[in-house]
Amino acid sequence: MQKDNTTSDTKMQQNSIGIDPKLLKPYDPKETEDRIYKIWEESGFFNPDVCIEKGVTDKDAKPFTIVMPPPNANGRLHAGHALFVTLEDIMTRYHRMKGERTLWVPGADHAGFETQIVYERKLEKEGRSRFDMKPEDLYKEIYDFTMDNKKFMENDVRRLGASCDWSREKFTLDPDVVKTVQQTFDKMFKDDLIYRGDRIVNWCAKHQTSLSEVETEFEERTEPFYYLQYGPFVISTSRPETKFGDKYVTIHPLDKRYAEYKDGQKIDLEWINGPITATVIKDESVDMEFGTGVMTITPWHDQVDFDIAERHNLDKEQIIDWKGKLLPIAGEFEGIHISKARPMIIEKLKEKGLLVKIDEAYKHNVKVCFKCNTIIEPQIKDQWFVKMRPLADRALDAVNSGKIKFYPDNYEKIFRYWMTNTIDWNISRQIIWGIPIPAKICNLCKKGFSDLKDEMTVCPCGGELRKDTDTFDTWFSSGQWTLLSLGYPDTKDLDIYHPTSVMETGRDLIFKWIPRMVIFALYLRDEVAFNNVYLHGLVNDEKGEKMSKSKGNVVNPIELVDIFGTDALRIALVVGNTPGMDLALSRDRIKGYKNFANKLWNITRFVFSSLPEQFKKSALNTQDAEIMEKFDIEIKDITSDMEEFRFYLAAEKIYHYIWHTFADEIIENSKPVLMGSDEESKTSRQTLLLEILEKSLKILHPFMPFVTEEIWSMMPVRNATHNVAGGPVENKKLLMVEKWPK
RNA sequence: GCGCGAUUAGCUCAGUUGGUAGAGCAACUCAUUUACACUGAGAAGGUCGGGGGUUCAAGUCCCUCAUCGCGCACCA
Repeated sequence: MQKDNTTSDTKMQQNSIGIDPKLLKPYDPKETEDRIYKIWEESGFFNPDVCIEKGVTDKDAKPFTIVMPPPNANGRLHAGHALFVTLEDIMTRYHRMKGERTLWVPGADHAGFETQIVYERKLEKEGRSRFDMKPEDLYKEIYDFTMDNKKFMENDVRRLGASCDWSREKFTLDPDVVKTVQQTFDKMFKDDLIYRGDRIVNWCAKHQTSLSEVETEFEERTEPFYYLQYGPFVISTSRPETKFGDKYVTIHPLDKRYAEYKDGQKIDLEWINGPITATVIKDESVDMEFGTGVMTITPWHDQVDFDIAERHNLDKEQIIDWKGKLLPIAGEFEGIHISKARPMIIEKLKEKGLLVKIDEAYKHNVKVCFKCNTIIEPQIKDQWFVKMRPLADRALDAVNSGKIKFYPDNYEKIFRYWMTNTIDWNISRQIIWGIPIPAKICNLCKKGFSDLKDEMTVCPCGGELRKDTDTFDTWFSSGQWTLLSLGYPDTKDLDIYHPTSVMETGRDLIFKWIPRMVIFALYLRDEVAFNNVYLHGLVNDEKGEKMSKSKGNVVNPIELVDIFGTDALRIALVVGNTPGMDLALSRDRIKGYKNFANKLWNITRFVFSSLPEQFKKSALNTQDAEIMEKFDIEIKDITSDMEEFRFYLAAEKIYHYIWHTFADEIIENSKPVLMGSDEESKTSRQTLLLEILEKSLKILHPFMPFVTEEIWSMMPVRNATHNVAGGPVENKKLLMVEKWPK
C-alpha cells in the first residue's frame, strides 16, 4: 500500500503540474464536506446581498426566490426532507450560477399540534400531564425543548449542502411572526372574513382540541348496524349511544312510502328512556335508498344533521361531553363513556322491544385523529372560522389566469377541485403551543372581538369580556409563510423577492398548505405567493413501501450521508425521480453514485497528470472543436431541462456524459494523442480535456456540490484566479458562484 | 360513489412536440496492476397491462376493460 502510493506519487510529480496529494487517494466525502460547507457559509454567497456587494451578481439581475418549507423544529430530518433540500438546492445553485439574484430562505416550524403531541408523550413517560400544568410553564418547557432540537435540524440541513441564506432564517414563533399573524387576524376580522360561530368541529377527546379537516383521517371499520323501532318507523344507526335526544325524524319529501306523514307532524312514541314527542321533518338530503329511508337526527354530533337542523331551525342538544362521556340527557347512562355505553344501551333497547335487527358486518369509514387514531367526536363548539368562499375564488382566478403553474400539471386540477369545494376553516385550537388568538369573547352574548391591544373589557351588550385562550391552527401562520419569511409587513425584501419563483414541497401538501399560501398572499399583498409549484412524491424504502416507524423501515438521511457522502445521496434522490412520483430509495442506488463521485475524482487526476508543468491553453484543432461542440449541444439540452424542472433528466444526462462519454470515450481516445509526439495535437487535446472537466464540474455542481467544489479548488491556474496546488486563495472564485456554461 | 396516478428488461424507473425501445442495479462472458476494481470491453434481456380506434407511422393521441396505489366524499 505504502509502496504503491510512493511510486504513483513520483510518477505524477515528474510529468505533471502540481497535484494536490488528496487527489492520489480515493475521494473522501467525510474529510471534504464539512470543510467545504464552512467555506461556502463564510464566503457569504448564500446571501444575495453579499453576491451583489462582491460583484458576483449584478444588482439589476432578475431575482429567483425559494422559501423553504420549514422543517419541524422538534425533530431530525427524514428522507423526505433530504429530497426537498436537494431539489431546492439544485434550483438555487443553478439560478445563482446563472447570475440571478438568488435567495433561498430557510425556516423552522413550531408545528403546533405535532410538537405538543411529541411533548405530551414525553410528559406521559415522566408520569406528568399537560392538564395538570400551568399554561405558561408548559409553553416555556415546550419552547426550550423545541429550541434545543432546532439546532439539530439546522445542522442536518447544512450537512445536505443547502445553500440557503441563514441570515434570513425564520422560526414560526419569532416575535415578529407572531405579531404579524395576529395583525392578519385583526385585519380579516375587520374585513368580515373571520367570524365566531357555533359550528360542528372535529373534536379529539384525547387531545382535548378541535381539528381541521386536514388533521383528520378516515379509517375503515366494520361494526354492527342497528335497526330500531321509532314509533311507526324503523330507523337505523351505527351509533345508538347518540340517540337519546333524537326528537326529529326526517324523510325525503318525495318518498311515497311515507307520504302519509306530513312535515311538522307530531308523533308520540316510546323511546330509550321513556315516552317522547317526535316531529316529522321533510328534507331532501335524506337518501331514500339508504336503510329504511327514515332517519332521526343528532344535530350536536353530526355535520349532516347539523345542516338539516340549521335549515329547519331545530333545537340542538349536546349528548356527549368533551371527554366522551354521556350527559344527563342519557338518564341512567349519565357519566358512562360512550365506548362502554353502547352494549348497555343495546341491551336496554332489546328489553324494551325496540331493537328490530342488527347487521353485524357494516363497513364504513370513521373519522379519526391523525395523530392518535381516536375516533373524532363531532361537537358543536364556539370557534373562530375563516370565510373561505371569497378567498378561494380569488385563488381560483389566479390559477385560471395562468399566474401559477404546477409541476406535474395534473395537480392543478386537484388544486382547483379543493378551491371549488372548500368549506369554512376552523382556525381555533385548544392547545398551548402556538400563536395566541388576540381576541375577547363575551360571557353574556358570546360574541367574539378581535382585540390586538388587549384593551377591551366590556362587550357592547354590557357583558363581561374574557380573553380567548385558544391558539391558531398551525396552517393559519404557515399559510402566510412566503410573506412572513420575507419580512412582511416590511417591504424591503418583499418588493424584490415576492412573488417567489418556486414553491417546492411534498405532493401531500397540495391541500394542506399550497392553497392557503395562495389565499393569504392574494389577500395581504394582492400577489400570488409563487409562480411555480413543484411537488415531489414520497421517498419510500427500497421495496417501494412507505417508510413508517411501526414497520421499522425508516431511513435516516444523515446516516446515508455518513456512509456514502452527501453528493451520492443527493443525486440518487434526483435521477429518474419525476415530479409527483414516489421514489424507491435503495442503498445500491446510492452506492452507484458514490462510485460516480470517485470516478470524477479519478478523471480529474488523469486530466491533471496529463498536463505539463507549464501549461497554457491553446486553440482547439478541428477534431477537438467538434468534440467540444457536441458537449455544448448536450449542455444546451441540459439547460433547458433545468429551466423546465426536469432535474431527473438533467442529472442523468450529465452523469452519463461524464462517465460514458468523457471518461470512456474521450479520455480513452486521448491516450495515444497524449503519448504521441505531435505537440500541437497534444496541447489541443490537453486544452479540450481541461475545458470539458471545467464545464462538467459546473453542470454537475447543483447536483453534487461538494465533490465538484473540492475539485474546482484544485484546478490549475488560468487567468490568475486559480492557484496551482489548491487550497483557498484570496479573490479566488468559488465554483458555487461561477457562471453556468452557455 | 367521484377524481388522480401507475402498469415498459429479473428489480427500480426514464422515454419532452407521435418518427428504429433507454438508464441504473442485478445476472452473464471476457480483460487484470490500469487515471480509476469504487475499473474497462462485450453480449444477453422487452408482442411497452388486455382489447379497439385515429395516423404513412402509436410506449406516446382517443375509447374501453383489468389490476395496483393514492386522494376526496358519503355513510342516518
